Amino acid sequence: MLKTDASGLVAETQRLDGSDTGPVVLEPFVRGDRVPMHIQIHENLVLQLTSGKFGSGAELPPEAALCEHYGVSRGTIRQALAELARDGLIERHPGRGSFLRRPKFEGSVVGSYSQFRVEGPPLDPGAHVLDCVTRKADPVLAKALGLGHDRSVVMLRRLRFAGGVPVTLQTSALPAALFPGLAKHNLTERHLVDILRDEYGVTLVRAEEFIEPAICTAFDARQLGIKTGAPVFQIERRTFLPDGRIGEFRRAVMRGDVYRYRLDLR
Amino acid sequence: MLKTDASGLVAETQRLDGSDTGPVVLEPFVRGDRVPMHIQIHENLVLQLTSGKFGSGAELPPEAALCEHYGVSRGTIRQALAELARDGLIERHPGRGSFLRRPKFEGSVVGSYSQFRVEGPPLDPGAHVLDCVTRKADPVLAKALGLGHDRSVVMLRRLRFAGGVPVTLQTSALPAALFPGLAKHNLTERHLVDILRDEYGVTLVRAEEFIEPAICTAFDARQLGIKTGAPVFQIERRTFLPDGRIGEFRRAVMRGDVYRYRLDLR
DNA sequence: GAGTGGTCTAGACCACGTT
DNA sequence: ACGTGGTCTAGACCACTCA
Repeated sequence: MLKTDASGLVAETQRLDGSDTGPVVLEPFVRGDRVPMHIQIHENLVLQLTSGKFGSGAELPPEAALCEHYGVSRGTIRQALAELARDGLIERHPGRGSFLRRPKFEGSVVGSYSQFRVEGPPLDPGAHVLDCVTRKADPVLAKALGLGHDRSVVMLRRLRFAGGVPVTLQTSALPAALFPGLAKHNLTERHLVDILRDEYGVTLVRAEEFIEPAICTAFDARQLGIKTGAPVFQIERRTFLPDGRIGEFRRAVMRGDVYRYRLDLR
Repeated sequence: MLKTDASGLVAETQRLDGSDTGPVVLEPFVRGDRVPMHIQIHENLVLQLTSGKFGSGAELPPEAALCEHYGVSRGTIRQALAELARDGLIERHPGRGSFLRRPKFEGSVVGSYSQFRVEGPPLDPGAHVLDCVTRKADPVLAKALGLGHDRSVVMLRRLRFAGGVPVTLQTSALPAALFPGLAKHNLTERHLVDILRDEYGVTLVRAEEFIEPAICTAFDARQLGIKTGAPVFQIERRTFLPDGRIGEFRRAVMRGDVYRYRLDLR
């Protein structure tokens, strides 16, 4: 599809992605009351931009034009546009303009513009401690924890429940040097993160988590009350101290029949 | 831990979460050059707030004090604070103040303050079409697609590759009434989303995805070149039209040995 | 009533990309 | 040279919370 103007002399701009698109032309706007203007404008733009009337890549009016259209100052317009950009609905380029974004549903990599959450029953407070011992880490675990000479680790296995039903089994490894006597504390009722902060003065600031599908082992199945071989999530988590060292390395098995991950893409 | 002041008369404020904390007191700041101030301030605050020197729930200085501390106007401070709030590092409450947020790693529900992505090799362009037929949807599928009287659906099975290796098998169902003659188009080389847009004038604006662990069936295993019973991700996706109708219902099986999901929590 | 964050304005200067 | 979005200022008024 290549459009030309009436005279047939000027070909419409051909976009990089092969689709040609006109500019975004907005409907008249009536301002409501009580609701902040930047929110009204954001909602109004979301409605119009997702109406399907404009092709992806279509150029939005410049900020100055939007100020006039909506009858507000530049700061207010920018607040609404920043929200749109954060949602991934538009892209903004200094010196060029703002453009409607093409949804990238087909791509392999889902960017950070998606919403994410776990769906399932909330965890009960507390945990059932299966065991908690201090031992020498094997080389693989020592490397995962970033340990040097002292390879002593506290190994902690906890079973957690939701509505009285066991749903996840967490196996944690913590550097014993950082948390001497950890096993003596009340790991059943207190959150691990609270004990580390209140008893050892350690604040955990960041964590990374890797999620994979797995087959439930016989031991895990017995603990979780499901069948051996049932599909489960295997979740590996590293939690970091402010200085970058690893405070906890955890591998958890979570029931796949109770929890699922949900993404919202735009 | 309950602290009292020297006189013993005034108990320090007891926070809801049971931990008591002093206010955030900031180190002197030297402004750099070239980098926008709101970014410098944001980075400076992240460093200080995650240093572990302050308890969770600690109150930040009010905006006016921060303006003076950093030597900038209120708008600039608010830009930095908005970023912190978006990251989930602080909570802001009108009339009360801004507070350092406790990391909620132990909780079951991971909020939207987390980063998320899929890790693995990028998908090759194009797809291998296993089959594409139009038939009547069974009641379950008809309900999932939100179909009324006309239960005709286009069923499309595609195999996608990464580096020449089959990695995901996608089974799609689309309302035949919306996309007549869909099977005649080149589904091997063109993205489905492009065909729907260019040939049918339909823009897909939103999608929701549910991710579960699963066991690979014999058929899927043969297609993907893995063993029957291997752990895989099962991904259910609904893609929506601007008016809220479902444009595509898809169930995909993705190799668990090639891809994993990654979360970054703060 | 004093202090907090939320909203909004009307200006200004800049780096950047296009013409 | 011009128009774009990015940054920043100095004011203003508001709703809300807490003493």
